[in-house]
Amino acid sequence: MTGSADVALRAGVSRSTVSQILNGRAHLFSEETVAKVRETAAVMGYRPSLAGRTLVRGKSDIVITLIPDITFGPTVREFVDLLTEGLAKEGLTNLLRLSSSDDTLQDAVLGLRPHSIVTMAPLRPEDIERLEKQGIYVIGQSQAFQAAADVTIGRLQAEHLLGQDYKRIAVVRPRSIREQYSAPEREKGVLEYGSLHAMEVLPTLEIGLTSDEALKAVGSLPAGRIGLACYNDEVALAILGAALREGVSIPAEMGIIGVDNSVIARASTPTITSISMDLELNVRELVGHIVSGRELRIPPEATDEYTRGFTVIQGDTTRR
Amino acid sequence: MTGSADVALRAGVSRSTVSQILNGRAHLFSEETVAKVRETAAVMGYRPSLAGRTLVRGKSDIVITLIPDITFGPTVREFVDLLTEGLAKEGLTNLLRLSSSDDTLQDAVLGLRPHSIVTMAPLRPEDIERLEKQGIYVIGQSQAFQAAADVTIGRLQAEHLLGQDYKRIAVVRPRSIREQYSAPEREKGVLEYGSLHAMEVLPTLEIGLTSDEALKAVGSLPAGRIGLACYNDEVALAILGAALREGVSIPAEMGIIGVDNSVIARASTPTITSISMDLELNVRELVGHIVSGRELRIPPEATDEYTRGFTVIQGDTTRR
DNA sequence: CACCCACATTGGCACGCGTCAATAGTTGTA
DNA sequence: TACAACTATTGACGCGTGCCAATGTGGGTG
Repeated sequence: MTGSADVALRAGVSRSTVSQILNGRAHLFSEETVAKVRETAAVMGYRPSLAGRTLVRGKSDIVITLIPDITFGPTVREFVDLLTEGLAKEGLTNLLRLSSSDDTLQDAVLGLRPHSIVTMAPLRPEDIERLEKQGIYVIGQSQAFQAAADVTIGRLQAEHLLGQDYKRIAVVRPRSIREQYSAPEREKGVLEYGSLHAMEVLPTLEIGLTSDEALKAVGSLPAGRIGLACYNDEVALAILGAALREGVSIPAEMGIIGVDNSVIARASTPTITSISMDLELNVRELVGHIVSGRELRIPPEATDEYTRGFTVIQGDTTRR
Repeated sequence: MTGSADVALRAGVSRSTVSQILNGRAHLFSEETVAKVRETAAVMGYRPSLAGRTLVRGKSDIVITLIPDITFGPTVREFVDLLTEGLAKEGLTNLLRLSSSDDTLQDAVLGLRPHSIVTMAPLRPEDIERLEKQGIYVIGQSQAFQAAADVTIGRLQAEHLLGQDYKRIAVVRPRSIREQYSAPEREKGVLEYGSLHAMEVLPTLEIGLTSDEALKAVGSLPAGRIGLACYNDEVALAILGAALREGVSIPAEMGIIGVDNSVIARASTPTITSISMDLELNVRELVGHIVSGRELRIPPEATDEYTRGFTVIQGDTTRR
């Protein structure tokens, strides 16, 4: 592997010269030397070892983004893409880590001495404390914030359903463990809004994501117009297909709203009403905080501000 | 940040002792010392700096998995999960890098001196050569292999459709750029099988993933029984929904087969016939090759062997 | 008692890099 | 000529680690 010493040898200068020229001190050297070093480095495909650099600097330029065990849908993907791009502009390298429930996996990454760790899922407070005690800057949705966002989503669903004149509603959530992070909070949001506005909220349905279970769930519902607040678009799709099969008329007898505004919502027929979120807004803010190293602790009273950016996308599965 | 020296000081031993005990040479030391060092390290939350270790070893324990700009669906997610898990058992840390088309992004990762790089998308031969010249072990589907696999998928779709007595078929692919990697090859597989078995293959439909476009596509089809080989389950879902809306009877008048065997295929009603792949098989093999450092170059004549593991999952959208 | 050997532990080097003090070379000033 | 003031470049140190050679420490054997 090419090292700075190799480049120096070939360019006929000292290793120190190479290092300085490639680290923003080129103005100290003659144009001739600078050109020769740059060229040689390029030709040899030299990449400074992050190990050496990290060692001498004490921290790496690496940001680790923890992806929890949730569905990595288009929304999350786009978020991460934007984040990676934004960080790259600041000279930081974003790498992803799929964090299953196993705790030790997260620790494996600490050896990198990452610049900071971004979590897409709320970490337990004790974990955050442990990381920060090690000097790692942890950024991410606090449990409180995540909860607030999910409650907001649930509230929006209920609000939309009521606005479309579904006065009797129910929550539908998947049985899969992967979704257990947010499901209770979203349900809470629906229930709160429902009871606040005198809606009739039926017991929550929990289904496996198969056609059979969806049919059973739909069959278990009482007759009469009803609105279903689904955990995400996949759940909504399952319910929608089953309802159509059972001859339930959509949206007259049954209203369905999902979450994510995914391809599923837009591609199915009828299109599914869903909830989208404004990612760019969040990403821009996030990058700023990472670079500046300022704390990103959302005070409880300000969570409302951060739960903006959620928008109901009207589809054909809900209509007055 | 805690270092091995800190641990040594607190445990009352030399730094060297700490290092050796934590690196598989514990048998050289007394039980008492080993216990004390292990305990102290645990209490202090010591994680050896990867920088130091990499420096002295010349290579890190990090495997970089490049995720191309394709849909990170459940199948890919599961594959990566399994891979991460398998590598962890071998002491390797798997990190993900979302690689957009931008070349420089990949280089950013070279400074890590990764143990190897796994690519989920075929890299250009010159890129592979460049990486290997730097001593990085590149593993991944060669363009040839990926192509072979995709052709196989297409062939399987056509075969299944013919088996279910759809003698007139068409390919449906999404317009999105993200899917352009595999789409042509899958189409090729369908066409080849079709012409080989005297099937009538209609011109390929290209649709955006919206309900409207799907309706238009379905409307453009001639009357009579037809089988549609869809690029993936999302496309299949779009077509299915549109067909049901148009009163096309499924599977009598129209057969639909997707790819991925995703939640979509199982959750929709009717369930969608799809193609699944045996991930664990591939992953186990992959991990073995990474650890052993042996070449994983699939010889052209052996591609067939690697394209096994694809299975048609019968759903309700195709039936004789 | 002298010797050797196994055991338990430590000292010291090298890895590649960024940085800063130190050096050589050149020009300007008194 | 002597000396300062600059410019262009280099030497040397230390970051944290893994590992090998070296050291100390007993206990057993002759």
